[in-house]
Amino acid sequence: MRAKKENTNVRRDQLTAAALEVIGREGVHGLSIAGVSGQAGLGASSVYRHFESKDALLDAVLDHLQQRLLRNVTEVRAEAPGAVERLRLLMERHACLLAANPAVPAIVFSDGLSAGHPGRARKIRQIIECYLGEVRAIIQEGQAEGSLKPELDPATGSVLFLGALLPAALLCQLTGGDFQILEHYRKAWPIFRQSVAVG
Amino acid sequence: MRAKKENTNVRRDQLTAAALEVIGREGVHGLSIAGVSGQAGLGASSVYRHFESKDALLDAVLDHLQQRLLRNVTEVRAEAPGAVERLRLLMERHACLLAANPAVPAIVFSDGLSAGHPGRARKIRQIIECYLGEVRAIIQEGQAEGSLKPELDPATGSVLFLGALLPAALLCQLTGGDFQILEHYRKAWPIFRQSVAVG
DNA sequence: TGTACATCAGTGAACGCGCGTTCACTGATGTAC
DNA sequence: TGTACATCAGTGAACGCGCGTTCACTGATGTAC
Repeated sequence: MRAKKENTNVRRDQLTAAALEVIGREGVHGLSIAGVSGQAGLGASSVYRHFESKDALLDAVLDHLQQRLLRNVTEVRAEAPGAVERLRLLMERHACLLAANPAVPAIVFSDGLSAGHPGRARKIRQIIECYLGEVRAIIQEGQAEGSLKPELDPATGSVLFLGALLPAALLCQLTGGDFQILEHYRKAWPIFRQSVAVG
Repeated sequence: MRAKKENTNVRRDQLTAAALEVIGREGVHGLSIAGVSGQAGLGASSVYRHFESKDALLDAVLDHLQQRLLRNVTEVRAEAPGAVERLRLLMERHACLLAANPAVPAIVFSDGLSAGHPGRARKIRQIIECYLGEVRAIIQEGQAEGSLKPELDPATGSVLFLGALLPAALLCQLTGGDFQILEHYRKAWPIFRQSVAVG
């Protein structure tokens, strides 16, 4: 059956979202043009009306992901004043994001995306390092205001911040969602807090 | 040119090692029968003299990986008496293992291995949970002997132990080895230690 | 010690499947007059 | 208001490439007698 005609901007968003769903369900390895188009209710060849290639679609997915991650940082900065509370809120939001979008860890962990595609690997690296940079900035601000330990190396702190949730995301992915990321966050945050905050 | 004839047990080991090298260099996605056989100096079809299928080869690789991980635990138990020192040694060895074998994080993070292969996903999950179980046991022993904080949840502690190195391994993989895992370990261990040990 | 034979590892050619991609065509929607 | 036309999104069939796998054959090594 022929799908209803839609504006290409709308379809681009739909296909990007469809790709995220498929990746979340079947992993990056399981992402096929037919799968994505099917998820969006289109035939496989229709995808090429809106994206030049599978690579272009993947690039759009990565852009979407980066915006999503950085939006959390912006919101947290707006909502909380101190560095400690900002870190807590950010970790909580990050846990929610990972729990609600299994595609996120799948993409970050995947080597299928960057395989034989140096530009792609660079993009993923840039997304993570950008995120790490934001966390590092919050840590430095916290040290300046005196709420975080001055002897803490901000770069190491940011990597450990990521590490507080990363294995949980991995376990969640491997167990098909059985491992509860949010519950892990609740237990992990106090421990992380204790190792970076003063007092 | 025809390769020299070799015992199938020897070839199995060679092919498993070759697979680890190829995965370390090109990722799980880049692992092909032709690539593995080439690495071992054989033609592609020769692989089927020693493994029933690509799946069987991958299973052998996973078995090898599990043994490698658990050997670290056994050695650490033999070499250090206290829980804190055991955890430190284990983290150090784990960092060395990750740094020397880029295939390890590639396999753990990969979804290409488990894609459409529930048994494979279960195997990877079992390897990680087994490792986590060993760390948890060390933590519980430490609490019993009074060297680790009694209020620490051992399960959460074991996940955080993994998380102290996991993002470093990920960054190392994404940067093609530029990120120094061992250096990160040296900075991360004191922070982790402080959050789990008493005093 | 020599000979016939069984076993087993190595190989290139060929097969088949999955999947990204192209192409010619369809039909809906908007636009010019 | 009606008509002709341009634009653009959707589609199934077909193509081609990569890659796992099979097969018939080769040749080396070990073994029985």
